[in-house]
Amino acid sequence: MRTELQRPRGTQDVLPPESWKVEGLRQVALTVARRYGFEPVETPIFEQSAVFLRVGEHTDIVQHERYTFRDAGGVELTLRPEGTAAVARAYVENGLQAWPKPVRLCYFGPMFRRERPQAGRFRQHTQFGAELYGSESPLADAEVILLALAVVEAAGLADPEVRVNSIGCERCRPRYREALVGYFAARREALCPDCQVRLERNPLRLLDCKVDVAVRAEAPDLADYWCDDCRAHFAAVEAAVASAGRRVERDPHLVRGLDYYTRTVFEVGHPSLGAGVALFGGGRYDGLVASLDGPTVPAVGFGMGIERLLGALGDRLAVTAPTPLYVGHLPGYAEEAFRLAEWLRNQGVAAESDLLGRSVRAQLKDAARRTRWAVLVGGREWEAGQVVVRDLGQGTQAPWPKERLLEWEGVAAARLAVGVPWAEPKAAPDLR
RNA sequence: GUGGAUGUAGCUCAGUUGGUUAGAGCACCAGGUUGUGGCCCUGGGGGUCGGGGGUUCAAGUCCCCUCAUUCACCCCA
Repeated sequence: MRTELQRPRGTQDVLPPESWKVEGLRQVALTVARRYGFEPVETPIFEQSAVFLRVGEHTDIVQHERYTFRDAGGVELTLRPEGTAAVARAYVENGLQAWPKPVRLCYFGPMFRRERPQAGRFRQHTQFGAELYGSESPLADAEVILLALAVVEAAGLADPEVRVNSIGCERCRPRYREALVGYFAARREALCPDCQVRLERNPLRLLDCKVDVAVRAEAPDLADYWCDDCRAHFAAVEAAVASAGRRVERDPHLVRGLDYYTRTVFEVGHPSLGAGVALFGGGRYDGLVASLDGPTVPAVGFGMGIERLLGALGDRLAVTAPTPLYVGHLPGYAEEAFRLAEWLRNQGVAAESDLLGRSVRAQLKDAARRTRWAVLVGGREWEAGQVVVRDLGQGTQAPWPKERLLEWEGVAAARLAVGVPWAEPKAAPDLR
């Protein structure tokens, strides 16, 4: 294999049937999001670098993991490492503050981070995300959390459990940070090397260190420093999520990497992904839009890792590729088969005919690999106004009148199902 | 960015202390059956042994570098 012609490190080629699963998840996500009133938004996969720098100047993601380049005009561009900043930019640029509040947007697409690849982590990955602008109500936080859970559950994951926390607001967080730094600075000698760095650069991160568990156990708790508003907000979020019948648990050590979060942060993990690897994560970011020179607009949102969701689902995702109808031909009838296949497609039926000039034997062998239903064109039956319909699963066949072909069960099965049966709603709990 | 493991055909792998033209199974293509798949039989295509350098009469095998994959840390979806 020529190394310079291999796909870039940390990227993937997604082939059928796996690619159908990604498409299935996209439809699940968008269908469920629509139930919550979220509408899809598309933004470029690259932005001017300033968009991300403005919003995350202290985060690893924009500091060390950016894919940045200059185009021929000298403009510095960055492949988007996350969706929130990009959608917020679009919100400001298109004047969405003039839209009726709240504004609910969602997206599904690739993100780029130059990290060292490992299980569940790629340099290009796909995120489904949702952003809700214009409400500072705890019900907005709850709605977004419920949406994320509903998507995960609709995809087939049972009983996900969210961990939530509040990192306070600009009024209470500085006091907490001070207390935290004081606590850890006094124990600097006992900290792991990573934490000694965190102490300087990102003190909140000290909370979720896996090494210094004993030291952090005694650390000051955010909850003791919340202002009255933050306390009430957090309690209301917890209550609203729980009232919808979802399991929530406060994780006092949960903090998140992007530094635009205010108050609520949350994430959901999964046993198959290992500790600290999130299926989705998000939170409230009331200051983000303003930091992009927009109006002061409160917002909440989340991002969900599609590859991780796929991994957690394993074989449970019941997405199947459409089974086409194979239109085979007897010697001398290739053109008739070609035309019949095209006629069927125009009736909404998925149909394939032989393009390799194969023998009947080879056609059937090929057909059996691809699908379950075949019709054969040619010979006595064709001349008598019939085709031969064959069930490749059963190995049975019979003549069938051409003009009634659409009534055959194999054709019905091959009719392209455009719906998303796997995203049908579950029975709802009683309304109280 | 740090540390470990692994690279032989599309896939899963064999290849003896270094020794001729590098093998198997599955998959793929064709034929056995000029109108019929799955089993079976015959034949075929497909490899610069990840890449480069070195040691040697001789390297898939030993040494060095590099690239990639993978796992963990960091961080995150």
